[in-house]
Amino acid sequence: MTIGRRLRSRIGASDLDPSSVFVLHHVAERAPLRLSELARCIRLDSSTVSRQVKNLEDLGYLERSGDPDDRRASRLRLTDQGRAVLEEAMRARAALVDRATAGWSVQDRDQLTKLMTRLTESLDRVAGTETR
Amino acid sequence: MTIGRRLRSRIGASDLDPSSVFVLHHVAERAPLRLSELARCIRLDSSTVSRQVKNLEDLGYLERSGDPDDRRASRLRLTDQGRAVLEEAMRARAALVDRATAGWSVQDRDQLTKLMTRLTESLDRVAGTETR
DNA sequence: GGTCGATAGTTGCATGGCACAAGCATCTAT
DNA sequence: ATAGATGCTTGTGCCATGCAACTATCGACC
Repeated sequence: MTIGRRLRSRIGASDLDPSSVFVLHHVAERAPLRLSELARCIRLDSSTVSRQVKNLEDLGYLERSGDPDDRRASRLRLTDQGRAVLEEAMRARAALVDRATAGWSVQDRDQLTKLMTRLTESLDRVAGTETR
Repeated sequence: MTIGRRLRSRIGASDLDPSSVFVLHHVAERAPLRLSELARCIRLDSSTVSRQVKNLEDLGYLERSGDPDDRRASRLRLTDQGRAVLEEAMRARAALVDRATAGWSVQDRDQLTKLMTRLTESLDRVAGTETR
């Protein structure tokens, strides 16, 4: 489980902190989505996410458009710049993993990708049933 | 890579924060070791580790014995209580993963364990060569 | 149509992990 | 013996995070 930490230690490539990359990634996957949805998704308090989003918005990576059906809410999506920054961050991470798995067989790499994806999903499911 | 986060969100079982578990785990693996060694190992500033260790020592989970060869340094090791707490934390985490992988085949689980261990080691190696 | 509880989001506040820098003690090499 | 390196601690500041309080809006019910 220290993998995250190990990766994090060297991701800094795009001078964007890990939490922000994390947020951007989720928005990219599920946009357009509400702030509260995002918060539930990444399991952080909505206040935290609110500040994160504000920051990323100021940086020009994220934009909100009012939800036509609910004037309290807003829809989040990436800007082009945000997409670019995220791409770059992901690329940096991928490069690191690639270097780490340089000597591996293709089968092993594919297996690892497949299994980790599956584990991530499973953990999400467990966490979901867990919390309520 | 969000696996760490996903796990972390539910580990709280032993009311010991994740960072502390992390530290205890490393001490368990490589004891007796110096504070500075530990810091290098987990890639945290020695000041941070100093405070962590002090805290864990106060809690009775860790003990230091003076290094006979170097009066500046100290050797860290777990106390019995520390070992127990760590065990408990690891068990909690394992239980969570077990639940997540409940429907998996034995082969897949073994594979995942093997590959993740290998990835962890590889990342450490890369990070090591990276930094200098 | 108005009232009340639930929900979306923001902001104030406290906490905790972290890094950096300065400092003290000790070690090592010349 | 002196100078620089190393081990550790402490002071300081930063920032992510959670909780609580607040405003605005929604939805349901009378």
